[in-house]
Amino acid sequence: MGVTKSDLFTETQNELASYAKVLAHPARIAIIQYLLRTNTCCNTTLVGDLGLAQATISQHLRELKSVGIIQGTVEGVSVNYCINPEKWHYIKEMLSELFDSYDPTNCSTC
Amino acid sequence: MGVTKSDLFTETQNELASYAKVLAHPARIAIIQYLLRTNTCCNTTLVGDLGLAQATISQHLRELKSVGIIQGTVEGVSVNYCINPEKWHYIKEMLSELFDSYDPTNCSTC
DNA sequence: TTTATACATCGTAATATTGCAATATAGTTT
DNA sequence: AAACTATATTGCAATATTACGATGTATAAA
Repeated sequence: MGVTKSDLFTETQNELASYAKVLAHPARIAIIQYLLRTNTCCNTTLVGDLGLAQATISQHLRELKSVGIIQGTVEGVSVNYCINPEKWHYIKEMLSELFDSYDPTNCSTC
Repeated sequence: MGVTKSDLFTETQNELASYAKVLAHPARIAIIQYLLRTNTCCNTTLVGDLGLAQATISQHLRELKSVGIIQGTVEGVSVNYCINPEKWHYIKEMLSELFDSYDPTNCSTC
């Protein structure tokens, strides 16, 4: 159906999935990596850097912004985007909790 | 178009995105969390636990298996799935590298 | 005030994902 | 062999995502 049955899952499961979803596109990974290098960027810069149309970049930026992983500040005509430190840390912690909770020695079958 | 322009991006970017994609659904997070608790599971157990149809669970298991995050061993009639330790560690490292490479003090605009 | 620049939004086409019933496959039991 | 159990696969409908041209909006420069 293309529609996820969110009500079957816990809030944490839906939350984790939504953070993963925003990272689930190479363009958005590229935008984030660009921000990690340069700390700040705007739409036009990314259009030149990534090779996608302006409307497409704008859409990816909106998705990143909608989950709070980046934030934008209007600077005259352009908008400066940068990583949201608190949210970054929060997502990092959630993912760490998931990945650290695995103990390979527990499994006998593999 | 619904089609990602993978050729515009680096191998790492595409790889990271594909790992994120497999985590980008609450059912697959739930399956992983189930495996983290119990170490092993099979299709039928998950059908009872998650409340999705057998075919749907099977499809999610296949996606998790296709990126290598889980592995399945045939055990008579049923298949025992468990986390792939090497791949788990590998994905964990890739995500850590990404998330650890951010230094909030570098940003002046936010 | 006109023109230019930067960005967002709308509309749309192509493709991908989600979910499940129905069916196929394969081992197990009787 | 026939019936049963567990899982995979197929086919399909509903919805979501990706990409971009066209257009709207808002600030800056001329």
